[in-house]
Amino acid sequence: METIQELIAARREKVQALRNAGVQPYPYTYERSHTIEQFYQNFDSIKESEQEISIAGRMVAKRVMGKASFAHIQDETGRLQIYVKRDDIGTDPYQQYKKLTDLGDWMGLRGKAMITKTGEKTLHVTEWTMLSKAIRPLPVVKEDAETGKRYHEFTDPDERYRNRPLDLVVNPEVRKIFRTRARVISFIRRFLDDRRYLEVETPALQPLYGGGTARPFVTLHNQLKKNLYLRIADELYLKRLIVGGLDRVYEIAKDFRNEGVDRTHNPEFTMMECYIAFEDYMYHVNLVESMVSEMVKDIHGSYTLKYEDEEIDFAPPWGRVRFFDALNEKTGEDLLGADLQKLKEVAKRLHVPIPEGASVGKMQDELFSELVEPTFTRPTFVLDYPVELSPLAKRHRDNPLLVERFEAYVAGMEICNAFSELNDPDDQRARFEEQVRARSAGDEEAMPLDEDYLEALELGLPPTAGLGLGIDRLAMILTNSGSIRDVVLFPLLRDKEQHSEEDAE
RNA sequence: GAGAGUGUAGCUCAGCUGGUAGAGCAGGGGCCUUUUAAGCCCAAGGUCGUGGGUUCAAGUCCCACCACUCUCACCA
Repeated sequence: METIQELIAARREKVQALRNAGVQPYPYTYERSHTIEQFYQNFDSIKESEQEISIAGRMVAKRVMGKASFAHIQDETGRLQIYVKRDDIGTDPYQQYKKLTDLGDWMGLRGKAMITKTGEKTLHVTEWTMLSKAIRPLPVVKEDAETGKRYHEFTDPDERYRNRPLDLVVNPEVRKIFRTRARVISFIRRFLDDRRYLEVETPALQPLYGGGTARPFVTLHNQLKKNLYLRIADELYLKRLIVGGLDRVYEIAKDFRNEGVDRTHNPEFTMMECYIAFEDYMYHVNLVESMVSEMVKDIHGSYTLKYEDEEIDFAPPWGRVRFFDALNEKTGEDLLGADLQKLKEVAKRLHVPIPEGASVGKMQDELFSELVEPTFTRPTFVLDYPVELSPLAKRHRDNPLLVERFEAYVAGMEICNAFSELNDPDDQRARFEEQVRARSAGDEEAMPLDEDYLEALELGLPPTAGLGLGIDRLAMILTNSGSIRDVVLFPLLRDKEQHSEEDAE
């Protein structure tokens, strides 16, 4: 036996051998009395009472020594050594155990608590049951019991992302990452539910996309013979609900953006958006600050955590800086209201690259992200963005060149975006029209004009604060993950098959 | 999109200035009734990412392509 096909064939023969011996290789249920964690927690009383308990899990290490064997069984809660002896379980069951089980098999084990010579808490098996015979071999990761040093680890990131079940079996820290991600999401739900936000679901398939600046995925509805878009944001639908009088709503959902794939971008990603009537953007500054800081404390037991090489302190209050205050300070100029000419001059002087066909908004964004963003080491709110960058945000009450908008930055990543929602239908129409002009000038990310949404606004959107929070990035920060692929179970990957020449661009 | 790197057995990796592929683990056979990276003995195992090229000879050199990783640029 050698090739993978031969290894699988050998295991199929074991399946047959089990059947021939009257052993079900794929039975229906198994009654387990304890998880492995519970076994350890109650070890003393189980040992004292000499009761038989049962566990179920996957065999991840096997050490046969003639007429007795040790193995390690892994379930979701941990890993336990078992001791199987011929004279305890009988000759036939022992032979079957010894010859017909493999690493990767799911098994149920009944037995009593024992401690080995070397002091390891162990299940002394009286009966074993095959629960599911694995016919494809696992990578074998060996672990030094004392030092915890791991050998022959399954590490190739490509293979890990492509074969996530294997990754989860073999790499315990991966299981932990996804448990933490789940806690992030359930924390947010609880936090918003407690504040009487209503969880709603809006369409992922939309006749017209909107709510962000991004290129969408397009798909075809066969019967309607109509193009539909996968949503790039929930925003416009959620605000329609506020118009309808549901005055606190939120949604946690996948958005889809037809754009590049890299360390911080997956084409589908999870976003939380929430909207509340009768409040403005400052309400959400406070909400984000308390939600995220309490989340960090809840999950890590402390307001500080380590991300890559930085120690990040989430304790409130976070930094607050106004967009133009920060930008003016860095440039030594007053750029509020500056025209394109002036912005380009400043960019040139400070060696900031000037993108082709840059607009005023684009240049402001460029200067800010080049000069100011990298200086945020701790969680920071950036407030009051230029109007050019924010077609759905309400004009600032003190300055019509600005909008009431903020973003929060953590570890150099933008984690949320929020504003006082634009509810003047005529101003909104004018902004949409501006987007349409940008679009025909070649900006493929500019928003289309949404007549149906404008009609909703004409019914009256109360004063509203809105917020979008990137769940994946939050999960990255909370799990100290360098790539979004580490916090998405099944990230989008390119096909591994060879591409023909005409696929190449 | 640009630059750098990686791709060899199921897994982790060697493979020199080109000479026809190696180890450990896993798997097979044997021994072993408290081992823990269990151990000892035996045997087996490879489209060297894909496609071309140079050469008497290519895992190794050249070209193209594919995938992934890192850095940089852009969208959350």
